[in-house]
Amino acid sequence: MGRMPTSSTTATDDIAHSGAERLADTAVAGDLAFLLARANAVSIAAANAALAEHGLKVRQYSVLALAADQSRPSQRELAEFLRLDPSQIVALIDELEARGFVVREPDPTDRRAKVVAATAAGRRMYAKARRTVVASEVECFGVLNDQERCVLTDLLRRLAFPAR
Amino acid sequence: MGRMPTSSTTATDDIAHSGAERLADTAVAGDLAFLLARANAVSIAAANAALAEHGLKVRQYSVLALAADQSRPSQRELAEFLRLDPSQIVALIDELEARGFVVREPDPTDRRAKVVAATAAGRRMYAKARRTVVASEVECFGVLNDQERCVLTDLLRRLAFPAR
DNA sequence: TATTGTTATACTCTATAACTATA
DNA sequence: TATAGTTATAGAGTATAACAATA
Repeated sequence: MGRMPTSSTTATDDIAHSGAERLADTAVAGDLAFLLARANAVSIAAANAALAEHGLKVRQYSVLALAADQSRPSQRELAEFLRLDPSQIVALIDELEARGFVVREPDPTDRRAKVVAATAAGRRMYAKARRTVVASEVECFGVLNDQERCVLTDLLRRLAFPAR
Repeated sequence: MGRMPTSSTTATDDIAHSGAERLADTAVAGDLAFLLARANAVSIAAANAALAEHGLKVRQYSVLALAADQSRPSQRELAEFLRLDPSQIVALIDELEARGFVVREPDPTDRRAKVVAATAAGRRMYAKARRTVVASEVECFGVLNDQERCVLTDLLRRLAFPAR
C-alpha cells in the first residue's frame, strides 16, 4: 500500500468513516500490507498531533530520542536505523541543533564521522515530548490489551528488522 | 515515527545494516509506533519493487484492486478508505483511466458522485500485478508463519479501523 | 446549507548525484 | 578505493482552499 498521508486530525477523530466502511469487506481490506500502511497512518496522525504542541515533527522526535539515549549514534547510523537517506539526516539535525537540542561531536575514533548527542535542553524537551507521545500511543494502541501489544511488538520487530 | 522513505531497494536487500544494529537496544527500537513505521517501510519497498515491472505504483494498485472488486467505490469512498485527500484521488484515477484500466461511471443514485470501475484490461492488469505483489508479500511476511500472520492481521485491523 | 469531484498552489518529503574530508 | 557528511536539485507526495454541479 502507498505511503499514507499524515492527516492533521487528532487521535480522537473518527477515523473509519461511513464511506470507507462499505469497503471493509474487500480483499484489499484483509491484505497485510494494506493494514500495516493504514495502521501506520493512524499512528502517525496521533503522534504528530501530540508533538505539534512542542513544535516537533515525528521525524525529529525520533532523532532526539536516539540522541537522548546513551547510544551516541553517528549520522550514518541514524540514517540506516530510520531508513532515511543520509542527506535527509543533515537537515533534520540542523534544525534540532539550531534549537539547541542536539550537538554534533567529532567521533574520536573516526574523524569523518560525527556523533549526535542531546544537550541538557534536548533531554528536557525529549522527556516532555515523550510524555505526550506516550499519552497519544495509549489512545492509539489502547484498543489492544497488554498481552496483545507484546505480541504485536514481537511480530512487527521481526518484520521491521528481518534477519539477513 | 516519521513517514519512512520508500527505498528502491529490492525485498531481498539486506535491510538491517551494521550501523543500525547497534541502535537495536534503544528505547525507540521497542516503540510500537516506530516498529509499525519501519515494518511498513520494509513492506512498501517490497511492494514497489514488485509493481515496478507493471508500471504501477502501490497507490494506483490499491485503487485498481478496489475498482476490480465488485464494490464499485465512489471517489470519496476511496479517499476515506485509503486515507487520502479527495483531491489526490483525482490524479490517481486520471492516470489509471488514461491507461484504460478504470472508468468513471455516473452514480445512478447520486449525480454528484462518480463510481470507479475497472475495465476488462484493468482486471487483467490487476490479476497480473496481484501475482507479483503476493509473491513479494511472501518474501516480506514469510518470516512469520501462517498463524502469526493471522494474529498480526487481526491486531492490525483493530488499529487500522478503530471502533468509533 | 452541505457534499462530490475538481483545480490550483504551496509546501514537505524523497531520490539522486556530486563534492570534501577523511579512512 | 571506499566511506561520512554535505550540498543541490528534481521529482513525488501532501495539505489547503476555492469552485461548479448537485443534494
